[in-house]
Amino acid sequence: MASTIKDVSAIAGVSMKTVSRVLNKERYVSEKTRLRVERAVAELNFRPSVAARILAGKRSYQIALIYDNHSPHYIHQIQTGVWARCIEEGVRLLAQPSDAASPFLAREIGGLIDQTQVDGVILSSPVTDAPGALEELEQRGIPYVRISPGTDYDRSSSVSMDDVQAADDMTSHLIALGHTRIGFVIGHPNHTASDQRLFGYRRALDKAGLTFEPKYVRPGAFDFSSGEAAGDVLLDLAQPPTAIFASNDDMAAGVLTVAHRRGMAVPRDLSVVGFDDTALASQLWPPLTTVRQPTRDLAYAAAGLLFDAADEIVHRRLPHELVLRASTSAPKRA
Amino acid sequence: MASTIKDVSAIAGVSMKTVSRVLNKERYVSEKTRLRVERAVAELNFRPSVAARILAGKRSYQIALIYDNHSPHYIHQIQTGVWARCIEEGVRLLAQPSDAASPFLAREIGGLIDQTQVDGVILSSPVTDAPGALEELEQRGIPYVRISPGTDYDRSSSVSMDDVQAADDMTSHLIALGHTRIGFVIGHPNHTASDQRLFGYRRALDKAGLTFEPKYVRPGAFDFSSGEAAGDVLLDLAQPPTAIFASNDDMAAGVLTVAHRRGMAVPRDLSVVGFDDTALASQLWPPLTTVRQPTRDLAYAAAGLLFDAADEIVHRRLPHELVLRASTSAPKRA
DNA sequence: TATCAATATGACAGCGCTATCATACGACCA
DNA sequence: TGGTCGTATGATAGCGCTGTCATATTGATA
Repeated sequence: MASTIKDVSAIAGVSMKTVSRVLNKERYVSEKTRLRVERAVAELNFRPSVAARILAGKRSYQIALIYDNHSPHYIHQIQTGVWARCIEEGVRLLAQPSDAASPFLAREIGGLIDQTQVDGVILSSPVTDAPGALEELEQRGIPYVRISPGTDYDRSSSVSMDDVQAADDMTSHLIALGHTRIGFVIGHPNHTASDQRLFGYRRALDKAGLTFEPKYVRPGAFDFSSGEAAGDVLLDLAQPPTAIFASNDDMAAGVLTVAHRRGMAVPRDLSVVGFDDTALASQLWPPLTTVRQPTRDLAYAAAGLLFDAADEIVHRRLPHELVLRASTSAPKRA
Repeated sequence: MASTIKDVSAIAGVSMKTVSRVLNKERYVSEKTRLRVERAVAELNFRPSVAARILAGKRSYQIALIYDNHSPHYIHQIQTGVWARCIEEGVRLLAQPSDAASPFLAREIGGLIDQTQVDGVILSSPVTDAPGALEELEQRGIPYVRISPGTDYDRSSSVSMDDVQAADDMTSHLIALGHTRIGFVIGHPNHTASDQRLFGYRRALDKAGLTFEPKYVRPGAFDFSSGEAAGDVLLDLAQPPTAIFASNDDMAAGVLTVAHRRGMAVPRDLSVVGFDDTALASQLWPPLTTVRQPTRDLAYAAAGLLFDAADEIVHRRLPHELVLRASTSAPKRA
C-alpha cells in the first residue's frame, strides 16, 4: 500500500532519521545524501503520514479556520485566501464552522485542539470577539490570528481594514454628489464592523456640517430581507432620503428590490450603495457602487502572520477601495 | 495539558483497552464500567487524539470532500450539507478545493489519502467525472460517493437530481405560458449537468411540437459574464426569443442585466429563468423563476451514503422543484 | 600533532491510541 | 460435575514518524 519512511530509508541506504531530516529540511544533511533520499521519495511517491508526524512531533502541520458567518461569499473568500497561503506552506487547513454566540464555543475549540493538535488557529469575525474562545486559545498557548477583530485589539495579531474610514469615504462620496438626506442601514449587531461603519457614516456627516438624523438610520442584520425591511421604512418617510447606504451588499440588494417594487428608478430617484464588493454587487441591476473589502487578501495575510509567528503581536491593515458603479448619481432636483 | 486515555483509565480504575472500548462503542462492556468510564471522560473533558487513533487503528474518523466549482453559493451549500452529516457521525471533514481539469488531480488525491488516511471521499461535480480520480480511489479501495456524477454511473454510489426532467419542466412551463421562441444558455462544458439540461430543453420542445432552432442556443460557462454575452447575442437576433432559459442563476443574472441595459422590462418584454435557486435568485430584480436544486440535501445524503457504506452501490435521487417568481409571464402579443 | 568545533549520521525510545490474544467469570447443558 | 459458550476485561505489541542522545567524520586552529 502506501510506503513508509522505512521503505524510503531502505532504498536510499540511510537511516530513517536521515530521511526524516530531509523531509523536514533540517540542517546537517550532505548534498549527496539529500539527493539520494529525494530520489527514493520520488520513486516511491512517498507521502509522510500526517498522523504519525503529529503523534511523534511537536508540529501537526495543520491549522484551523474558525468562522461563523452567513454570507457564503464572505466565507468563500476567507477560505480561499487562507487556503492559498496554506498550500504555499504545505500545511493542511481544517475549516470549522461554528456559532459565535454559543456558550459551548470555547469548549468546542478546546476539543478541536485536543483532537487535532493544530499548530495555530485563525478566527474570522465575529468569532474574533467571543471572549471564551480567546481565553481557551491563550490558556493552551496556541498561536492565533484574528481577521477583523472588534475588541481586545492588543490581545493577538490581526488583519483588518479601516471600516470607519471606508464608511466615511462612501458617505463623503454621496455628499459630494449633492445628497443631504442619506439613509443608513446598520449591520448585524454581533459584528463590531457594524458599529464602525455607522461611526464612519456619522463622522462624514459631521465633517460636511450635515446634522445626523436618527430617523434616517435603521437596524439591519447583514441579510437581504433586513435590507428590504429597512428600505421600506426609509422610503415611507415623509421626506425620504435621496440615497441609502447599506452596511453590506446583501442589504443593499434588499433596498434595490424595494425601490424597484415601488417603481423608482435607480439611481435617478434613489442612489443605493453597499459595502464588501461581493460578486453580488456587480450582478445586480444597476451594478452597485460599493466598498471593496479585501477579504481574500485579509485571509491570506492572516495565514501569513500565523506562519511567520514571531512572538510579537502584529497588526496588518489592508487598504479598501471605493468601487463606483451605476447605482449612484446626483439627487433629482426637488 | 490535554489528558490521555491513560489518565482516564486511571481515574476509572480500568485498563486502557476498556476505555477504548467505551469510546468506540464496542460490545462486551458492562453497563457499570461504561458509566464509570464515561464519568471519568467527562471529568477530564477528554478528547481522544485523532492522530493516535489513525496511527493505531484502521479508521481515521475523517473524510474528504473534494470540489472544484466556482460558485460560492454552490460550494457553501455542499459544504454545509456534508458537514452537518459529519457532525452527527462525529467525523471530521477535510474540505479540499482542487482543479478537475488538472493532470495532477489523481496524484493529489492519492497524496491526500496517504497523508491523512481518510476513511472515505465525497466528490462533487465536476470532479465526479475526472477519470484519473476514480481510478486512484478504486485502486486504493477507498469508499467514495459522488454528488451529481455525469459519467460512469455504475461505478460508485451517488446522489443526484434529475437535471433532464428539471430542464424539461422549466421549458414546458415557458411553453405553457405561450412562449414559442425560447433562448437557452448552456452551462460550463466540463459539467455533465450542462448537457442534461440542454437535453431536457430539447425534449420539452419536441414534446410540444416546437422545432429546435440552433440559433436560440448559446454556449456559457456558468458565470455571470457568459450569461451577459449569451444574452446580448440572443437579443440581437432579428427575431429575438421572448424567453431565455439560462442553465444556472448566475448566467440568468447576466441575461437580466443585458435586458435592463437595453431598457427592456422583465417579464413584460422578456421572460428570464435560471436554475439552482441560489440566494442570488431571490435577490435579483425581478426575483427569478428558477429550479430549486436541493444542493444541501444532496450533500447531506451523500455523506449518509458514505457512512452507511453497505458494499452495494446505491443511487439516491432527490426531487427538484420549480420556483415560480416574478421573472416570467406570457409573451407580449406581437 | 593534538584539540576542538562544526558537520553528518544513526540507534532507539516513545507519542496515544487500537488490535490481537489471553484470561476470567458466570450460565447453561448434557 | 465437567465442558462449553457468551460475556467482560486486561497485557502487550506496534502503527509511522520525530526527539534525544551518541557517535563518527571532517577541517581549522593551537
